Parts: sequence; C-alpha cells; structure tokens
Amino acid sequence: MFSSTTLLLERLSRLVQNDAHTDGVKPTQWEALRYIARANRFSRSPGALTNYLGMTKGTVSQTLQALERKGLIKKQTAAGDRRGVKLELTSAGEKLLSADPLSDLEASLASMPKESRNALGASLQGLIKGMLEQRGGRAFGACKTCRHFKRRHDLGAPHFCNLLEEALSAGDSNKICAEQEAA
Amino acid sequence: MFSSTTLLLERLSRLVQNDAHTDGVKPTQWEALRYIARANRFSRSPGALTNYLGMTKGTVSQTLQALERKGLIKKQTAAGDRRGVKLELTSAGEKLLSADPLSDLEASLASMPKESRNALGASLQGLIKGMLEQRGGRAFGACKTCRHFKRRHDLGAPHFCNLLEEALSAGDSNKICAEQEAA
DNA sequence: GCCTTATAGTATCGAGTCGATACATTTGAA
DNA sequence: TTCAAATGTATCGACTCGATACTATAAGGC
Repeated sequence: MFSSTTLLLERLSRLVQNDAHTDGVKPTQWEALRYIARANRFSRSPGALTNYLGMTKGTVSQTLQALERKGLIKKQTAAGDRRGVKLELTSAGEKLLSADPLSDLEASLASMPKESRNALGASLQGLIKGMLEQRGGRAFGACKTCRHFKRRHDLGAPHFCNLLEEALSAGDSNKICAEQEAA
Repeated sequence: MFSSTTLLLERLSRLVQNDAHTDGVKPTQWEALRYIARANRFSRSPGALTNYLGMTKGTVSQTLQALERKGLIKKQTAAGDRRGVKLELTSAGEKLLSADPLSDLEASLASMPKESRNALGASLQGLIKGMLEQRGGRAFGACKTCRHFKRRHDLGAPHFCNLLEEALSAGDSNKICAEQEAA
C-alpha cells in the first residue's frame, strides 16, 4: 500500500488531466499548445516537444497534425536545416490559450496561503527533478537560468547563448529552452 | 501566463500519468485496480468508480470490460439489487498491483525530508478538496473518518455504519467509501 | 565527391481512452 | 400499474500512445 501523499498525487494528476477536455482540445493538445507558447525559438520543434512530453515522436507527430487541422498551430520548415520543422501558434491558438482550463487549478492555488503555496512549489520542483532524472529526462528550465546564458548589461543590448552562439532577446531569455542546463 | 506552481503541477500530472503504461495496463486501468483494492464492499461498483474517476459511466464500463478480459477483475451481480454489479480483484489482479508503477513516485517521495513531505501532503489535500468541490465531486475518504461511522470498543466486536446499517470489519473501516462524509 | 550513419519527422497499425448518445433492466414510488 | 429514477451496457467517432517501418536531409570519414 502507498503513502497517503502518493495517493493524493495520483488523484490530483487525474483531476488535472480530466479537466482538460474543453473546446474539443484534448489534454495532450493543451500541453503542446502551452509548450509552444512558452518555448523559445530554439525549442519550438516536434523533437523538443517530444522530449518535453516524454512520449514517442510518432505520437507527438499525430498530436501536432490534429492541432494543425484545427488551425491552432502552423508548421514551417526550419531555417538552416530542411529536416526540421518550426512550430508557431496561430492567432486562433493564442486566443484559445487565453481560455486555458488550467485556470481552474490556478484559482484553487491562488486561494491557498502564500507560504503553503511556496512550500508546495519547492516540494514539487524537487519531486519532478527526481522523477525526470530517474527516467533520463531533462528539466527544460528557463533560458536565463542556463549555464550557457551570457547576460549583457548594456542598455538594450541582447543577451547571448554560448551554446548555440545566438543573440537572445529579453523574450527569448524568459522562455523555456530544450538545451537548458542549470548554471 | 500561469504561476510556476501551476505549471509544475501540470508537469507532474503528466509524469504520473505517463508512468502508468506498464504491463499492457493503461493509466485508467491502474486507477481502477487501485480503487477496487482500496474500496470497501459498499463501494466496489461501477457507479462508485465512475464518481471516483470523474468520468462517464460508458467509459468506465469499457475500462472494466478490458480489465475483465485480461482476467484482472471479476464481476458478480450485487446481492439485493439485481441492477448492481460488484467488482472484485482476481488473484492475478492482486499480484499485478504488487508491482504498481506508482512505486517510482513513492520512492521519489520517500527521499524527501519528512517535513517537506508532510507539508506537501497537507497542501495537496486542501487543493484536491477545493477542486472537487468546484465540480461537485466527492472526496471518498476512509470509512472510519465518516460521520456515519460508529466505533465499537468491545474486543473483537465489529464497528457499524449508521447510514447503511451494516456491521463493519476492521478491514472495511480502513478502506475508502463512496458514501463517506467527514465527521 | 561518395558512402555511411545519424538526425528529424511522417505513416500506419492496434489497443485503449473518453464523451455522447441510445438503450435495456430493475427498482420504487405515485 | 405505470412511470420515473437508478444501474449498467452498446456503439460511434475523435483522439492517445507505443511500436514499427519509412523518407528526407545532414554530417563525417575517406
């Protein structure tokens, strides 16, 4: 038998997943939309999404096809590598995301005392990191917390990624990146 | 955009769900098996499971058919109401549950400091309660924490459910019940 | 330049999920 | 008795997901 915390996590997972059957968009499709919205330009690819979701590329390919059929995303061949595909939200996709069913969870969280919420966040972070490491997954942290991130302090100057050797806008550096490694 | 805690919960939910594709048994099937193992004899029915999982009865019916095909559960008509179905694990089902993939999560939790784990449990409990209330669901607490639970202190005497007017073994009273209401 | 291998994705199959709708039985109350 | 409620099942369609096989591009060694 499991500890009560394990069972609570199982139960919560189901609630979160079940919640996401809105507007004819399925849980996985919501997660893909959210990812695309939150990933920087180096990470908006089927491959990065595959890693993020921890599924096989075939499955992700199908999910992306469904989203494209619905007009929520569009694909373009990547600049510089014609094998690659770059994913972008359409305006319909952006609009839909503003009515994300995850808002219910956000509301429940908002009604918790701030300290509990912070403690919960810290616990979850450790837990997720542990689970991802167990199965060889990556954490997908924010660009600006990466060891390859080079901050530029000059007013208006772009930051820089030492790994990809690319300039980074303020927007880029706040997003999550498939290559991120903790500093 | 969501708070980081919301996003962590989303991510964790996916990890927990994804983990459960072992042994040809799907996530929902695992949850059904766990429920049947943990529910007392008044609550081992398709209807109670439907409420617990928060799905439609059609879906649950199919899931139970799949489990029966695999020989993990068996159904019998309920004593006293011929519409009802009583669910029981087979010995194969019990054996499978002893290799539950949720053990990974349990292990990750066990490696957390005890205080963090307790804080996490308390936060989750409040969160789940809030979410369930939002959608009119029930909490499915343990029988012995119910306001209908009447404890018998005589050595060896059974406890009693005032709602269903039934004697309760020690085993019954430790399990979860679809009728449970907090004392 | 050519060959091999790696990388990025797609196509297809089969079992299962899930909501929706329609249906059959049994129960219980007017 | 008849009608409504409760408990489940049957079937459909869109989707999920792993597995396997496939195509196209890229990159390195020679």
